[in-house]
Amino acid sequence: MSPRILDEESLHARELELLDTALSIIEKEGVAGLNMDKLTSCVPYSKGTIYNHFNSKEDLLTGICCQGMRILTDLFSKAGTFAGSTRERIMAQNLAYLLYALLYPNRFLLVISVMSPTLFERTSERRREEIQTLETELLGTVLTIVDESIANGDFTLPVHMNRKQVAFANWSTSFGTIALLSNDTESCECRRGLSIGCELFNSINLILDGLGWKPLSSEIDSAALIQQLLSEIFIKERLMLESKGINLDLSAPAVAEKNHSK
Amino acid sequence: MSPRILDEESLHARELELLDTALSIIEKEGVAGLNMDKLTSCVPYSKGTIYNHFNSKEDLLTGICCQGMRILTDLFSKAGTFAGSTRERIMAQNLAYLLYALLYPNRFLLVISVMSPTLFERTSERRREEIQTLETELLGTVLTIVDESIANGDFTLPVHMNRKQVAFANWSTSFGTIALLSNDTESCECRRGLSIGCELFNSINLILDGLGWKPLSSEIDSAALIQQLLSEIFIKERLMLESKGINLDLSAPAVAEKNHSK
DNA sequence: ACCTATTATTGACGAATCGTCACTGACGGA
DNA sequence: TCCGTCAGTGACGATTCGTCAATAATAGGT
Repeated sequence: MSPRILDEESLHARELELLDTALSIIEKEGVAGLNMDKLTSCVPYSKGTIYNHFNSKEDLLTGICCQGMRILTDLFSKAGTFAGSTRERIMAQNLAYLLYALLYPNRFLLVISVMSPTLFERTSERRREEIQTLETELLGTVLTIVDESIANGDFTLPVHMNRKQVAFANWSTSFGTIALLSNDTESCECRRGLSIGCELFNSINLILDGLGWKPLSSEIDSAALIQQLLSEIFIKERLMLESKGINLDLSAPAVAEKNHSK
Repeated sequence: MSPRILDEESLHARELELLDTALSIIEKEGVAGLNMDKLTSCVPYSKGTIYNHFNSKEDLLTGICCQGMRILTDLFSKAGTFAGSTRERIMAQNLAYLLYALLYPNRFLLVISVMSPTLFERTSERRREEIQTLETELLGTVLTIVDESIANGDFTLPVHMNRKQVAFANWSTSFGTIALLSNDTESCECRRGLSIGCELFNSINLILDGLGWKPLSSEIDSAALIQQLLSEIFIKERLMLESKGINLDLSAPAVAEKNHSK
């Protein structure tokens, strides 16, 4: 009267295996090249078993997306540990975002896909909740720094903005920049001459300067800071970048110079 | 020896009809609810004829997206005609973006979908070029104002940024904000309390203040400006908003107050 | 009026892929 | 040894995409 055991542990391991295999297929053949039969054939489980983990192909994609958000949250947390000013730590988090998008481009693009109703509508309730949790956690790592900087007096909350809005302005700006530039920028004439790293830090510096978040960009050497961050807390990520042959390309115009100092 | 006529004019009209019908299906049943057989049955043409216009379902979606970009470009142009300072005109263009996203949410979301490789990879070369052209045109309407403001002395180009980068910083920021908030914000806990219009103008004001683009946000009444724009150049759009029952919701914290004035 | 060359249109069909479900098999008690 | 339960299986039905051989439409030539 006691049937087979269902080991929570190995169940989770299997889900991980499925997600990893699916991602490797995507990396080889693109998102369009992934289908459930192909995944089935790449894995020692049957289709039915796969559908025990994910109730649709879309759910599987969202699952990959969740993994990515966890990676990203870890990177953000690590960025928050940098021993520097709050502004420098915010910059570190944006660098983390950039590194994530460059190191895991497929994961980042998947986030965009998941935003589209087509995908999201067909995602299981469980995983939707997971995304929410992860998003909250992610924004939380930013909020921590915002709070500290307000307490410090590094900047004063604008009259019509609260802490969450400040964190969101930062997030949406970096998201927009990376999203628009993470496709192959060469193929699009109007984006030619724009470099993802360069524009990201430009925009973020503008936002932070606009907030009056000290020290202003005119008072620090952003390019040097980024190099420092790369060699102090993102060592592993820098190596991964190099082994992928990706150049951060911040040598060009890297930061916005605040030259109006009114 | 003379076959049937292929009237360029009516061909274009038919394409328009197909695009409109497809969009209306999407509005009724969501993007997932659109399929080629359904479109065929809603239209007095056969599937083969539809495939003469669009070489895949994805191509059709991109086509709808292009229509939207044309609408958006027109709105941006109209915004550029506002008789005010360059900063006010930039604000007008961002308002145009917001109006577009609110009035044509499906079209805006489609832009996001088209960014994902799945869709874009399966789009015809012809339409990819169309998107590029439209993007260039769109960014051009922003560049015009940037150039004028530089000539005016309304702001000075930061040392490490060129005109294109300034225009792009504006574009990517508004894109990011709208993209992250145009889904139903209520369903996501971490975005609760954020209003799309509010955050958009917050972020843009931060960017423009960061650039030192005069007059600074502390020197103007952004909320009043928006009301003025709505009643002077976006009259039709305001009426459309009202008839859709959408509240712009700028009554809440509408703009960033620049209260650090160092 | 009729024929013909050319092109537009059609919709039935093949191919691909999704997701299900009736069956199989494995396991641990009785 | 038998039985009850549940995880796993993969063939199958259903859906939807995109094609293509057949058909219809047209206008000039005779």
